[in-house]
Amino acid sequence: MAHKSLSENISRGVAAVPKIVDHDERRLELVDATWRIIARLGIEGATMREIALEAGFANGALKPYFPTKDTLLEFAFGHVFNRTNQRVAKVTEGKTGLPALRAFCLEVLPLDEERVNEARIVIPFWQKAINDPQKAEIHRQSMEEWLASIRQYLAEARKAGDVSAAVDDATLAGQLLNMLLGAQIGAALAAGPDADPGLADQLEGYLTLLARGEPQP
Amino acid sequence: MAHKSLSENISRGVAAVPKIVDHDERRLELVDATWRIIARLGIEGATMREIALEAGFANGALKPYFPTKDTLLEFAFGHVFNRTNQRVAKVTEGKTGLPALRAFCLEVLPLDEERVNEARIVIPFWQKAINDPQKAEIHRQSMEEWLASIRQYLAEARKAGDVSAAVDDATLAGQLLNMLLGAQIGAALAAGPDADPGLADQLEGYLTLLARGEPQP
DNA sequence: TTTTATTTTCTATAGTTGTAGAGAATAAGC
DNA sequence: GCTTATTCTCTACAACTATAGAAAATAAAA
Repeated sequence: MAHKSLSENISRGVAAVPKIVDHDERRLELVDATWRIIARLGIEGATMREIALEAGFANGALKPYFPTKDTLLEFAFGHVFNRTNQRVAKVTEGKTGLPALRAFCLEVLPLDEERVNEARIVIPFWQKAINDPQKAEIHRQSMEEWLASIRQYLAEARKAGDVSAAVDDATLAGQLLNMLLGAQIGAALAAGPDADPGLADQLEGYLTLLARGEPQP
Repeated sequence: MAHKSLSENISRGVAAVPKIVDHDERRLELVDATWRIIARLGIEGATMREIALEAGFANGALKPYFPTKDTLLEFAFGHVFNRTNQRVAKVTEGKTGLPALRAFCLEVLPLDEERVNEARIVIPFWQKAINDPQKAEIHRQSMEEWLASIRQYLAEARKAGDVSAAVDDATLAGQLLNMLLGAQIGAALAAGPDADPGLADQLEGYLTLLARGEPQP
């Protein structure tokens, strides 16, 4: 009788023999181990045995929490988006317009090691999504939300006078999103922490283009 | 004694028993079959058996031409860049500045089915390159060349007055390259031929931003 | 036709993978 | 200490993989 959710457990009250592990939490632990393995060994090295080992368990221990490998991977991939969105929500909180847009992009760009690792996870995800409609749908939905956010920030920035480009917002949003996605590739394939392609400068430069303003001082 | 090159064969003159297949050409045939398989079944379905079958051969027939699967894949991946660069050279021939830049981008963007299939090949390549320095180097080198081309086109366009953005060319080139790479993701994961994100419009919009000009007529 | 170098097929092998499930280990409540 | 539901370990297995290499097939030259 596996796969009970946290809420189910709690609501059960005083049971004959209470559960010892919180299944929801355990699933997150396993996802974390999966991320570490993918970042370190690549998706090809992410076998059930290796993931279990990384999480501190034996081969078959994942079964009760994820009935199949695909279930585990899909959950793990989905949570990359979740985590990014949580971070984004935090840094954009209370902001609107250009500041919000800048914060959004700075949070999505792979500017530190943690987010470079996320790039090393999302690329295998894309590869799997190419031939897996269910995974492609996860991507599509997230990107749709991101596009909507960007468009809103752009509209606000226009009202504030920070954006006055002669290009419609939907097109700009598409450009920016593609830039953000492309940056993941460069970061994931970069040899070491060297060779920073100046992503922050690219972002500032792009925002400058949107302002269609005069050369800055 | 496999892996003789075409030139070697020809220069051998009248031999006891002339070779029947051109090894170089056969390798290209196999690469083509590999592309088709990856585009149709994904990189996971690209087993030696499946590739051999697609090329019209039995299981072990690839051996004399590619001693190992990795050799085959690396050759196949490298040729995607080759082919793209050949197409790019053709469409930019005689052009400079903004027209050259536009032609370059239009050729790299996944605007038709053939290039969407190439996107479906390059994403698995990126995934493999994450944990394979040799493949990452193929990517790095191609991107360096592309960046150099873009920078040159930008410089020419500036001279011609088509670009007057208050952002340096290296940064602009980085932006544009990332946009082009990001576009591959969207195209490869798009469900059908529907849902075109308006890549051509995005490109034109970006070039408009570079002009920093007034709204077009 | 016979010879001969080349090309291809076919079978075999060693290794790895996801998954299943019996049994041992565990820890809470009596 | 004993019971019991849960959790984990361990072994097993069937499927699939890349690769090796012997043998058959092929086609040009003599």
